[in-house]
Amino acid sequence: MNIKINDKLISCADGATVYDAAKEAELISREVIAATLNGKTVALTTPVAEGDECKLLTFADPEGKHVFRHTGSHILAQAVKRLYPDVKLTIGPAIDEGFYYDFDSDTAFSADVLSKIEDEMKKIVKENLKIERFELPRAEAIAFMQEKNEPYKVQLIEELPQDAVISFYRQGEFTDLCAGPHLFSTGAVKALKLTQCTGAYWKGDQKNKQLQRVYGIAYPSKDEMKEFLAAQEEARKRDHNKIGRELEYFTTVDSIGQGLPVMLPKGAKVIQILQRWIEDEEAKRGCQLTKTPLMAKSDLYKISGHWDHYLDGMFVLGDPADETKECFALRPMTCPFQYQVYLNKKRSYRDLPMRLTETSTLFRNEDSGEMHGLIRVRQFTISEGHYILRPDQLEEEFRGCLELAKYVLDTVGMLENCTFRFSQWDPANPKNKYEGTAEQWEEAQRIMGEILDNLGVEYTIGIDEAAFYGPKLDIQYKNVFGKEDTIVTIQIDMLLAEKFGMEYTDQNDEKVRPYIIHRTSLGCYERTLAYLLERYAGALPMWMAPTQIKVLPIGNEQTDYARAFAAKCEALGMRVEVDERNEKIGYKIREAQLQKVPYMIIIGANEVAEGKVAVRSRRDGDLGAVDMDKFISDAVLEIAEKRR
RNA sequence: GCUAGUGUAGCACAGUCGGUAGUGCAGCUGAUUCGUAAUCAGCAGGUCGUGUGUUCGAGUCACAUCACUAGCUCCA
Repeated sequence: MNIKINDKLISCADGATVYDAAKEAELISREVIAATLNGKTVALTTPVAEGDECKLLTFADPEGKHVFRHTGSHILAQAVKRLYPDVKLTIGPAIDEGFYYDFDSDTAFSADVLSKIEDEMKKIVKENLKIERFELPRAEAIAFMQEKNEPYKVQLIEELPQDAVISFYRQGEFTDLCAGPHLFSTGAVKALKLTQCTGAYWKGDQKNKQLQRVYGIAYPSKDEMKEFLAAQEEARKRDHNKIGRELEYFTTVDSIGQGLPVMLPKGAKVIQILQRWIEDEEAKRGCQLTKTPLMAKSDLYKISGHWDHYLDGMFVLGDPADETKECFALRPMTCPFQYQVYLNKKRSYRDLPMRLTETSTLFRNEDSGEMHGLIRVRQFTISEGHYILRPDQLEEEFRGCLELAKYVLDTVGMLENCTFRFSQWDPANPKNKYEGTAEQWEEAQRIMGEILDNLGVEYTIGIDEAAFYGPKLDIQYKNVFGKEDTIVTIQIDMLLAEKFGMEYTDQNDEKVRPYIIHRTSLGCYERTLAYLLERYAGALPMWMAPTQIKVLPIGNEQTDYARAFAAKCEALGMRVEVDERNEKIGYKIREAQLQKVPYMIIIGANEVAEGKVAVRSRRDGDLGAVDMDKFISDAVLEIAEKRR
């Protein structure tokens, strides 16, 4: 029969496998670990058929990595079963950077235990066990797993569709229910490491039993693993939680509480710079700034639905059960407050679109384990906005929101690392999570999907990620640990206008419900600052750096000249510091470098005599003696252009 | 909230078998007045996260609690 392999046409014997075919085509090598067969990832042991198209995969291919890591997770499970036969297996997939396996185990997998398991895994690799696939009919598959006393596996099989192919993979004495594919044998995993053990709920549901999740990494060579570990070590050095404290952007205080960071002068300064810029940008785009209270009576949240859907997330002041007294809550969102601006008087179609924005401080009572540096906090300030629209304005205004978000993310240098998620509701979710009817949701999501497609947004779909009142376009960003969070969100809401009785009079003198877009432009300032610190490893671009220029006079005689220079820069709005201490210039330079200041201006007798300044740029290195006014005009330009 | 880990000076870290607290940097004082990644000397700084307990004696052991970290769940 004839098949195509890596675009090479070959003929091979009946019953040949991908491996046989690759050998025939002289394409097999140590690096080949799996293949795609007509677009589907398969093991090398899969038989080929007439006309098949096949592409060989190595660890360099994403699918190849996936197969490799998945085998890693099986080796982990095998090692655990050898050492702890009573542990129950659940699931063990490959993930972005490695793999994990969830076990139901009574003994905690401490660091000691993990290293024991790791040693056993290395033995399994050394044994170079052949990995074989086989299938069983449903009833036999269930009986097989019952016999092995693996209740979770039994449950997984029972939940498979009736017509599903139920496959197993066997390596030595170990067999696991698995769709595969896998490596040819365990020996290919030349380097592996278990990285951590944490808790994880069965099926990701908090109500279920908590399992022990062991994370690991696996590589075809020790060098590749070392490289990865070194890169990860480097990434950790950018952790905002570390450098943000070291560089004195923020701190936390036990007696203030969790999720309530204190912004130090540098952090507060950067946020102020961003905030002023965003407010100006929004004004340029026809937004109107509002300022609404930080708290309200429960009555307001009862109208909005927060009381029913978001109560756990709110800080309530007073006793909700005591109906004789007023009960307040700090605001978790600005929507119901800002709607009051619209409701202030009767509105006409001519008033729309009405683009209301607010630099809005919010309070959310997150669970104690959720807080993380500046990324997840209990009090934060967002560049929030609510656009109240006629239906015919929805797409155009959505486009405006998206353009604004992209513009600001691009300007700060984050856009290239953003991904877009179309966050939808889950029709299967218990009713109390979402407002509105299925029809309303389908309608809102249909419209949003159309807009996204028209705008050419490349997005993934997130089921059950919607807000309780509508679908969202979430712009996602990853921190140094690879954990993703939302940085910007644009939401379409067709429900709350009705709840608040918002309407306008159209051209035919009829009352019509407006649409509402909830959106942020730069998102939450605290979170954005965190990502910026990580993105730039603490060396923020000139225009947003808390100190832009550090002037370092050499010796006392130069102090007056240095001060005059600093004053000239300050007069143009630049943030300048003069280091007047009697320290050696090398010492002053070192300190300024540790502070990651964009420009150091060194002033000695020579510069004073020539009317110049010696410039040392963080980005471009030593620029030598530069004319003072030339430096200043260049700096002004760099700031105005928001150069990175 | 759950699982695991961490908590000693502003920061980075030592602290043995339970015997009464150390180093470096930063800070302060003095000297040095200086040309490109750390000038010299001196001083000061800690209820060992907090509380309770065990003990003749606790940084060290036990329990509780708070905070920080990773992950889960949740979320901007």
